[in-house]
Amino acid sequence: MSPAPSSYPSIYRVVRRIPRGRVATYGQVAWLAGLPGQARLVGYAMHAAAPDDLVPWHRVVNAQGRISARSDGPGASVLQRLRLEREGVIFDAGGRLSLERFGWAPRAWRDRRRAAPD
DNA sequence: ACTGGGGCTAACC
DNA sequence: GGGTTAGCCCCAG
Repeated sequence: MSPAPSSYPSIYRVVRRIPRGRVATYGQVAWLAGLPGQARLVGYAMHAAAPDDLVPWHRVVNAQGRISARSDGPGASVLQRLRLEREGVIFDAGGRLSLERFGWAPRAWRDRRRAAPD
């Protein structure tokens, strides 16, 4: 078994802060976790997240407001959308949600152009 | 050590 | 709006 990278806990910590009915993008989570530019790592971290980690992985979508396809198959993607809809998130006909409406924007993220998190 | 691909993204065309 | 390219770095063979 490959050992989980030490960056996973910080990623999970950020994802756990996403409120119900809100979503964050992979790149956003990476940035907030102090790992700018490593959106892909977040994808791996979500894949590796166990139920015991209590991580709301379904609240993480890609930068287009869409649910990314899995290598495992469509099962988890469907579950993700159902969970989000259950939290009040609305998808359009194209399977896309409004990041303007449902995107999670904490102050650190809104002010990101000024400085990176320490 | 090397290679091909991945739950991504921004910058291009 | 879509397709391609390059950069990110982790993962499985």
